[in-house]
Amino acid sequence: MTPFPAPPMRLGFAAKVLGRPDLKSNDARKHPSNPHLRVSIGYLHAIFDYLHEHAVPMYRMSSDIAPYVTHPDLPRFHNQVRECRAELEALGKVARDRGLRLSFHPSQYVLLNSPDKKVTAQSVRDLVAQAEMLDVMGAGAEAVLVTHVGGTYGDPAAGRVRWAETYKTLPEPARRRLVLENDDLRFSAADVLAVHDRTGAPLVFDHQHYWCLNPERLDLRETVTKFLATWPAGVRPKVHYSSPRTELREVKRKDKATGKTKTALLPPVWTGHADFVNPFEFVQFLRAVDGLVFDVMLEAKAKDLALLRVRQDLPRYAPDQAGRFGLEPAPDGEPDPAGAEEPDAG
DNA sequence: CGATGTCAAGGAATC
DNA sequence: GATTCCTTGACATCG
Repeated sequence: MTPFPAPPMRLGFAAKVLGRPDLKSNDARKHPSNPHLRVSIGYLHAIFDYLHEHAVPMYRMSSDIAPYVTHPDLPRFHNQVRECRAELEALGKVARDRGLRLSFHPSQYVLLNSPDKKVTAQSVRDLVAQAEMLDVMGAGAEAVLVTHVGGTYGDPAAGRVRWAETYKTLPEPARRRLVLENDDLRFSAADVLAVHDRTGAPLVFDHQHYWCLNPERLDLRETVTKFLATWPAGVRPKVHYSSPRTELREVKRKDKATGKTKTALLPPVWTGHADFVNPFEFVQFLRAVDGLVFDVMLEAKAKDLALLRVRQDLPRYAPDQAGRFGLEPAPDGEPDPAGAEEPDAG
């Protein structure tokens, strides 16, 4: 038992700020326009101010804030982190002063277990660049790089081993920040636990992925407990939470004969993310892991709007769980008063 | 100005 | 071996 009550668990969201359409998450211009990390840092100052205004304590930065920084054919972009040293230090100080927990989630192209050495080497370069940015910002150990195991290449066991081999060869700054997440199609919670046993890499538990892929039928609470125990002492673990999308999908496809674009309605895939967090299921999860301490990265499509919404729902529907996040119990009255919950339209 | 096409990048299923 | 989906936003271009 901890001698003192643990500080409140944190809720965070990723990348794009939907509550303020004018806030950009990264300089996304194409290379002929010479986009730059310096521009992205300016955008991040505005985002951090928004987070501060809304008391959002955790945020995942876009993995593309340094555009083309490792692009093999565009060396003129490779010095951005060094060019922005002072700017990164200043941005990091803002985050530190406000207790803002930061992270990156490298893109789908970062594959540490690819059999193709070039792909793996390129992935390592990306991780090193992102780790370096966090280091220059002076971010604490809780600022991590979250990644998946990668592809199966027809042999999942070999894929796990290759990930572990690459992990051991990572430059220390990247290895120190890297954490591994269970995915929804290829590597289950049991799989990443096995990789942890080989490597010691901390694990992020993704709740939706656990429900999508759990052939070993691992128990929820036992598994979360094991995942949390993979983190070093003194570093708050983190889990990912999202609700599955249930709507029909509108899929556009080109008709071969006519060349015209047609739309079709297909059943939902449960790996898709819903706009918002289902409050009842979220509370059910929190109660299932009562007593465990972790931060929660929300991966809802409505981003910050989903965070603000669930933060409003929790005190109303589950005061016992809201307390874990430092949220005050809801005042008496209607569970969901009309018109009281819209965020600033801007 | 609104609609549409494109983007650095991989993997896997399908044919 | 080639095509398409996965999934994502925003830039860039077109009409």
